[in-house]
Amino acid sequence: MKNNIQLTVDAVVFGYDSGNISVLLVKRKFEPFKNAWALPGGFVLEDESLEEAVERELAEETGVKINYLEQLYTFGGIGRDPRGRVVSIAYFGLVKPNAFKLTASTDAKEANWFNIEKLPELAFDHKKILNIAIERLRGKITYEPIGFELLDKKFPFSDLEKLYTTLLNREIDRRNFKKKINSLKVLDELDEKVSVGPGRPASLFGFNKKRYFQLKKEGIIFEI
Amino acid sequence: MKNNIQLTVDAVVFGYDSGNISVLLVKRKFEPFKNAWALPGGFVLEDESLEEAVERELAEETGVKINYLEQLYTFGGIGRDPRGRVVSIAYFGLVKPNAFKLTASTDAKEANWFNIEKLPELAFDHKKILNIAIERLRGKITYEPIGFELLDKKFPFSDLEKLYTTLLNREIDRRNFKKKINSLKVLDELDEKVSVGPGRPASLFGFNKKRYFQLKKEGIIFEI
DNA sequence: TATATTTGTGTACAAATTACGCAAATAATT
DNA sequence: AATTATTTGCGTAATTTGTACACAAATATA
Repeated sequence: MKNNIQLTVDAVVFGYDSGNISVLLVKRKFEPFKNAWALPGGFVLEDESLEEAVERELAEETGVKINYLEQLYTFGGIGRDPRGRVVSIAYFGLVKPNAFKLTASTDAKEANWFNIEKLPELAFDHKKILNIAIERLRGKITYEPIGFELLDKKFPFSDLEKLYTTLLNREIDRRNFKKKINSLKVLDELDEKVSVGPGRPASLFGFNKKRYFQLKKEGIIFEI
Repeated sequence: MKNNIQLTVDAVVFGYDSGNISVLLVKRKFEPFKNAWALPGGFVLEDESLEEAVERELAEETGVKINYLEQLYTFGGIGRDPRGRVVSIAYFGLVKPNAFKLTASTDAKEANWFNIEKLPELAFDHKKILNIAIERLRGKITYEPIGFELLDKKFPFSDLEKLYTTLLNREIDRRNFKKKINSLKVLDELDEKVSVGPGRPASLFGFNKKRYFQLKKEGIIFEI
C-alpha cells in the first residue's frame, strides 16, 4: 500500500498597507523553476501537522510571523510538479502591517512582497493557487470582519474604508459604511487622534476582539 | 526527500428524501476499525487525480453515481490513523433521490444510508469530518440553490420547502419562500400535477439548469 | 491669513423582508 | 353521497434595511 505521492504545503500570505494588497513570495534557489518566484512552502514532515508545516516553512523562508491562517484548498493535479506526483495543501494567511513592513525591508533577498496587481511569473501552478486565494480574500471580506487581521491595532476609520475600497475595487459611501460598521459594534473608538498630512485629525479605532469572535461564530452577513 | 506520508480521499455523500437527510457509509472489512462504519474512501493512486480517486472509491465501495462533488477539507492531524501518518482529502457530494434509493436497496450489504440524526459510531476521525460536512451543507443551502442537486428532476414545491425546513431545522413561511424562489426565476412550472395522499394536487416544478448555473456563478445570496 | 485636504455626521426615499389568513382541490371516512 | 381532514396556492400591509446625497469642522501647507 505504499505510494510515492509527495505532500507539500504552500502559503498565500496577504498584507495590506495604505491602499496596497501584497502577497509574500520567495525566489527559488533550486530546480525546478530555479530563480522563479513562488509561494513559500515545502514538504510536510512525517511528524508535524499541516499547520506546523506551513508555519515552519514560512519562518524558514521568510521570517514572517503569521497571525491568521486557514486552509485554502488542496491541489492534486497529476502534472503540477515536474518532479513527480506532488499534492499540495494551500493555506491562506493574513498579516498585520507591522510584521508586513518588517519583512518588506529584507529587499533584494530571497523573500519579497509583491503588489497583487504587479505579479511576476510564478513557478508550478502557483498562479492558479494565488488567484483562488485572492477570490477567497475578496469574498471573505464581505461576510467576515477580516479587517481585524489586516489592519494595525489602532487605526483611523479611513484605513478600514480604504481597505474595503481597495479589495472591492469600488467606491463606497463613507456614511453608510460607518453606519453598517457601527451597527456591528465591532469597533471601539479610542480617545486618541492622529493627524497625518493636512486635514482634520482622525480618531483612532480598535477592533473589539470579543465582539469580533462572536460575529465570526455567528457568521455575519456584511453587505457593503 | 521521500517521505512515508500516505494520501487518502474520503467522501461525505448526502441524499435527501421526503424529510430525511442521509449520508452514505460503508462497513469496514479490515483492521483497523474492522466492522465499524466509515466514510467511503481509500488510498489515492499515483496516476489518478484526487477527484478520480474519490469517484473510483465511491464506485467500488457503494456503486453510487454522484452528481455533485466538491472538495471539503484536508485532514492531516498526526494521530488520525493508527497505521501511521495518513492525510485525507475529504470531498462533499450530493446525489438525487433516484440514485439514492437505488443503493438504499442494497441493504444488509456493506454500504448503507444513515439518517444524519441516527448515526452509528464512526471509524477514524470520520465523525469530525462528517460534522464539518453537515455544517457546509447547512451553510451552502443559504447561498446557493443546491436543492437542484438533492431533488428529483420533477418535484412539487412542497418538496423544496421541506428540504429547507429539514436542513435549517425551522419553519419557513411558504408564501414568502415561494416569493423568494420565484424572484430567482430558477424554477420552471411544468404543466403536470401529482397527487399523493389527501389534499389539493400539486404542480410539478423543475430546475432551470441554465438559470441555476448563472446564479451559481453570480453567487446569489439566498436569505430564507 | 487663505487654501487645500481630510474627517465626521443626518435625513428622506426606495427596496427588501416579514407577518399573516383563507379558499380551492383532492383523499379518506362515514 | 356528504362530511371531514389534508394539502396546495395565493396577496397585501407593516416593518426593516439599504441607498443616495451635502456641508461643516479641524488641521497642514503655502
